[in-house]
Amino acid sequence: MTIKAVRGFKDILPDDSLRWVTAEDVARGIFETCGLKEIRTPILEKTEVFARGIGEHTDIVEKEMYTFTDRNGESVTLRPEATAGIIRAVIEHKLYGKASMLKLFTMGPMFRHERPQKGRLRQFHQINCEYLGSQAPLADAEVIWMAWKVLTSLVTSSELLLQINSLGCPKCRPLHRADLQLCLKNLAPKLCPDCRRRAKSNPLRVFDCKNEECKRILASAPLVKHYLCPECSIHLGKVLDILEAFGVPFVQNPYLVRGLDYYVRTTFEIVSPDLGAQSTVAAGGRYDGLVKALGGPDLPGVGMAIGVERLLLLMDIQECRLETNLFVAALGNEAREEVLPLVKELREEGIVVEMTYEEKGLKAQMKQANRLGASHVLIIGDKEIEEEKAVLRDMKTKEQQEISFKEIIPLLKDLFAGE
RNA sequence: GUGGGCGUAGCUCAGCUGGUUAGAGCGUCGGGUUGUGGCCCCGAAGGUCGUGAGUUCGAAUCUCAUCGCUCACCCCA
Repeated sequence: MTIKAVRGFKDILPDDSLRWVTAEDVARGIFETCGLKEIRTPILEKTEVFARGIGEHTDIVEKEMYTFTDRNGESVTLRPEATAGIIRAVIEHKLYGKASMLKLFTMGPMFRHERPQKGRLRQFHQINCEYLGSQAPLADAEVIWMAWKVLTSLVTSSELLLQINSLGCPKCRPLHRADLQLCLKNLAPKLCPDCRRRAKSNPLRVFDCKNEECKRILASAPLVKHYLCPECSIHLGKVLDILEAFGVPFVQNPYLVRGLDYYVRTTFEIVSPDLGAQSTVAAGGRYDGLVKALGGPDLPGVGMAIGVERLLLLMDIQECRLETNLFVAALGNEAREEVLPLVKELREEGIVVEMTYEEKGLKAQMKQANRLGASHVLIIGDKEIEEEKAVLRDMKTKEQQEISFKEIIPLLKDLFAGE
């Protein structure tokens, strides 16, 4: 039996890696134009970072974390999301003192022990950004715009839908929550078992129920948007205005809830119908109390996360491979040795050069050159070495020319200059 | 954690109601051209039929168990 990767952990194979780099580069470029700086925090944190950050009673903390005690007896966990760790780092290094506002991004693996399925892995990757220190609606809008921009830059064939909602703030949310719980208590007998459970643990989640019967019953339940205080209401309005000014299409979804406890006010999700059951490619929102909850100053924040695997699922499948510029076909062991310094020099000039590692006939080497997509082949055998000339073949036109050894470097350098 | 579907060559898959040495296409390697690629022709390598047990004269095929993958529930990026 061959050894396989751990369940839910996937290898990123050579054929895919260029698409990963493309996605990461596009995101990085967009973030940099907005003035964000990259931060890289450890994959492992003390468990309390997440317990306090995400919320003790969330599914993530209760049953999905990779938690274990290390050799010192301390409880540590593989990060299930990025925000809590970043905030821990910001507090630890007092980064908040250095600028009025922190704009950070990161990308890397996250870990959650869930049952794998389409678009869901136990090790998955996110591209995250966090704005710390501003309550301005512009901060929310900019974060949302960046998520939208990254996705639409990479995905063309799929319908992306941006949904937005406001969850209210500590002032207005409790009023809604109380009314909702009261309402759910009355409706409980008619609801599905899942909803009855949610009614107690996380009442807002009942609105996510897919049960048609529950949906009908809950249509009359109180919505957050009717409880928003004037400040929250104005905030949401401004965020939406800015998005409109940015030309980002969106719909409001009064039922949109987030799974993590720390969200307040703005929450958003970008979904695609092409992803199967996990339709969310990117999501985020405002988390004004989080920095304080983790022991830092009372800094407001907004952030978002893009699921990289899900994004790649939506990217148009295209074979990305690095083209070989030149294939050096050396005939015989003497010629092979003779040619090595030349190969090295060409590579130092930035030309992508390949040759065989074993001795092979010319035919086999031509075949390989063709497979590698080399535009030119440089043929060097005993005859060429004797005459200090090489044969350069253009693979497209099939034209061949003899060039003296001395001319090789400048000529090829010139030939591949534009590429 | 619960349920459905699926495990045959590197990849995509055939293999009918059990019947001898398990097949195809693609890919790889070699030959047809002892120094010239794509197309064509020929050939070769490559398989504990996921694993284990059971039924049977005989199992890739039927039964059970187990592992893995996958989709969905739950939840989330």
